[in-house]
Amino acid sequence: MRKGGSSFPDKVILSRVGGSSLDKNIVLTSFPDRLAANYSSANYIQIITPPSCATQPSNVCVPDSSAGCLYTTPLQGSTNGTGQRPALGRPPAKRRLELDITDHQYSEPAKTGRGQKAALSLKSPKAPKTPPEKTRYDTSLGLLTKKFCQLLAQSSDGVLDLNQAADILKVQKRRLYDITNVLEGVHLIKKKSKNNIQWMGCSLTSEGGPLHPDQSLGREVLELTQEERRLDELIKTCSHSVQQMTEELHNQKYAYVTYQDIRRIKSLKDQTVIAVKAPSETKLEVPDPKESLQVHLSSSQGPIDVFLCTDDSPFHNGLDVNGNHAAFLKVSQENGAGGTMDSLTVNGSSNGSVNRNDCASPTDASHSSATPMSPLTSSLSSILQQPEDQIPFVSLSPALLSDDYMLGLDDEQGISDLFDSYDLDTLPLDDLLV
Amino acid sequence: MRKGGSSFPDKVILSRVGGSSLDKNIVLTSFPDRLAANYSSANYIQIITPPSCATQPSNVCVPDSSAGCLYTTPLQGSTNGTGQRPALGRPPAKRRLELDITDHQYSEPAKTGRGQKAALSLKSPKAPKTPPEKTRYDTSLGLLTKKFCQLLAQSSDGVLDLNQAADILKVQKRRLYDITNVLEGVHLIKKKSKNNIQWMGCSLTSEGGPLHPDQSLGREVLELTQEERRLDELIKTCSHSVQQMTEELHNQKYAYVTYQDIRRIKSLKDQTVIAVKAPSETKLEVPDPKESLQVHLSSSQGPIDVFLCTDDSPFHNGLDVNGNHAAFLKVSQENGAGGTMDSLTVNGSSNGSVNRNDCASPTDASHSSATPMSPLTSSLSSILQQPEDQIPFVSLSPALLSDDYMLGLDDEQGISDLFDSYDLDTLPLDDLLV
DNA sequence: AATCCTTTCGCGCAAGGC
DNA sequence: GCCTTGCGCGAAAGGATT
Repeated sequence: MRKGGSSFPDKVILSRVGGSSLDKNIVLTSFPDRLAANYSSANYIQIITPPSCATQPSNVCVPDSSAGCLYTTPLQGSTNGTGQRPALGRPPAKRRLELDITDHQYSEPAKTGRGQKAALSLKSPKAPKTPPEKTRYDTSLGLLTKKFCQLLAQSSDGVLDLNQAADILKVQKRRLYDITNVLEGVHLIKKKSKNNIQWMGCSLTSEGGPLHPDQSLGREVLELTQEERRLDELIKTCSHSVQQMTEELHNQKYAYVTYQDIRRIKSLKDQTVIAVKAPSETKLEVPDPKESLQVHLSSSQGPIDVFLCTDDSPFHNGLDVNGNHAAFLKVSQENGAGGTMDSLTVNGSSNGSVNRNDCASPTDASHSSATPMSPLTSSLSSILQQPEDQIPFVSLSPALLSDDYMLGLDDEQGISDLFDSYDLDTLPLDDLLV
Repeated sequence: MRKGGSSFPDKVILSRVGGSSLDKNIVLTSFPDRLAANYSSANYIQIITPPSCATQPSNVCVPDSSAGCLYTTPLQGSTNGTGQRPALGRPPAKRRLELDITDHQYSEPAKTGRGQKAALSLKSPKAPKTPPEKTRYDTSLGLLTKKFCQLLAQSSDGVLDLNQAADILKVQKRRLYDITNVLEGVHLIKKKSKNNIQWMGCSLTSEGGPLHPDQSLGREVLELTQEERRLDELIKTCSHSVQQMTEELHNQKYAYVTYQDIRRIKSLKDQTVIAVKAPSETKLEVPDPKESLQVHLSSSQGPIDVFLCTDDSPFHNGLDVNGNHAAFLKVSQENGAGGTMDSLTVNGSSNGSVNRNDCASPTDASHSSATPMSPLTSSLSSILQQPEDQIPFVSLSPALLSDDYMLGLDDEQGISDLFDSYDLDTLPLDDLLV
């Protein structure tokens, strides 16, 4: 259909006509004559509608007064000075140092606060009329701050000269100091040099200038607090999900881990893996490897099962406290006061590469032709009655509460690495970083 | 497996041992004995590692002095008052209104600024020794702002009582007003009620309270700029995708629209729909429906085809410039200087409901047993040779550039409504709003 | 280091607004 | 009355000059 004839239209317009609302129309698609750029000029369809239904421009529009009319009074009405003002809003503001005897309009109220500590006579409470008296609101720090920010936004590099600002905003420089000091305290601003400050922006709206992530101490604390709260929420959610999943009777039969599952974890590739099954209060102690290659486990609530999963031999590499098996694995059991104390020493060739693993979920395992590792523990024998070739490694107990997570990670890993199987990436948290 | 025996361990630990890095271990899962809360005390496994590899606590830690020692001087050293001070940092700060004659240490400098405008004698420049003189910096607005923020972070709900704050920070309330006013100007804070302000935080760390997106003007401009850029990016991406899809030869055979497709668009339900197929420069003019129910189309690059799709009769409702057909549809063709001018008037019963439509994609159409509407235009006859019952409505031309979109939407609709089929929801943009 | 000038800004009075 | 806050004095801090 490549330009079969000059009569080939190249746009399709769907015009919906519902009753009298003729002005509502839809152009489904429209497109030029493509690649073969025959028409050098842009081709497009113009839709001309009556003014009444002019489509809202999707342009950004700044709500408050935009640059240029900085002196509007957004929230409050104008004043009613001596009587001829709209009368809405606040009553007239009196006292104003500058309007001493001279009543020249718009007298630069202050310049740099320099030599103008002269007049201060007896504040004439009622100035004639013209002098645009400002309400208290008009000169408020809050409003001034807004104006100041606008000004700041104006400059592309985010740098602003205070004298200039004071001039434009027609305020004493003193007031700007109030603003800059506070903003600096929140690290939204930075003193660049004498009379010059620079906008830093909040960590996300960075732009213009050295975007050091906002590090105001106060802000940081706040943000971290927020973050913490969010994480708490996430943890709660995750815990809940897991609990739900585990409680669900339908899932019970999948609640186990096979040797395959473990071996499939990429980050454990070529590693000597020891699986420990123990009561929750069990203590796992790992002394500095420089001293001795040992792991101490102690439990007072029940027995500890230890399994060794090597990479090569898929069968019968399991070991437990009762039937230790491998040469380099020594498992001893001592009986302490009110508990057992096991200690074992391991040895193996290492390999440091750690990728984000694709830890196979238990459910996943049901599809694999598992080459199981049979646990030799007697206490597990009951679970061993599993269909087909899936001999479970160990089964999971249902509930999983937040404070039961205990993690040990590589240096390169973060907490998120433990949550791979929960697909943390789809949770809102990460999306915050765009 | 519901508590089959007391020998049932309730945790599984996977200990990875890579070479000598014994301290690197992973606990795959760990969970307590669930629902049947037999153990009232918390169950968990402790991992004890040597100090050298102590895991960084994931807790929030306040960098600056945390509450309680608010009077440290983070950036500057302390003063060297009369001589016995550390001598580093700034020279001694003199003047301090409160330290008149009495030199009682830590005299509450101010309370609420109430009745304490008494002493102010002749600032005794050198106070004996003990009075912890403060440098100008110590009492600076900037520092105070930081402290203030810390305090704010302390409260979980982000609400802070000013009197309380003034009390804790040992400053006149007046100073806090300076801070709150400015912060309010930047919308980091909100006046909640008399004596109470609330933290709003930057738009992303929202939480706790009505999270009005931060609307400081300066901030807003910056954020909108970002947003604009992001949208530009999205548009570019979308355009590119569409172009790719259209150019892909494999997709060519699906590049058409059937009568079914159009009728399937929910928002067009019970509407009189007119499809227009015209060159891209075609002008579509819709006068105010109050004046006349007319649509004017004009093209100078090629013929215009107009199709009427009514809801009921699936067959032969198509119309084009040459063979007009329906009573209420008048299509006239005039020959202007270098173009054609068509004008048509339509009439129909309306229906206002507009839902987010599920505009069927062209590809989708291949599965439908379409009841096609055959276009009567001669120029289209070539495309009519389609397999089976799928008589295409009109075929698409490949390229589709961004400025070739021309949209006409209902008032209730937004631009996104046009992008439904691209599943804009899965794009990062929306995720920003958590 | 003494002097002077400029910039920064603590501070609290008193006006404004309930 | 109380809370809020504009306002500007005057001192401190930071150069610049000699």
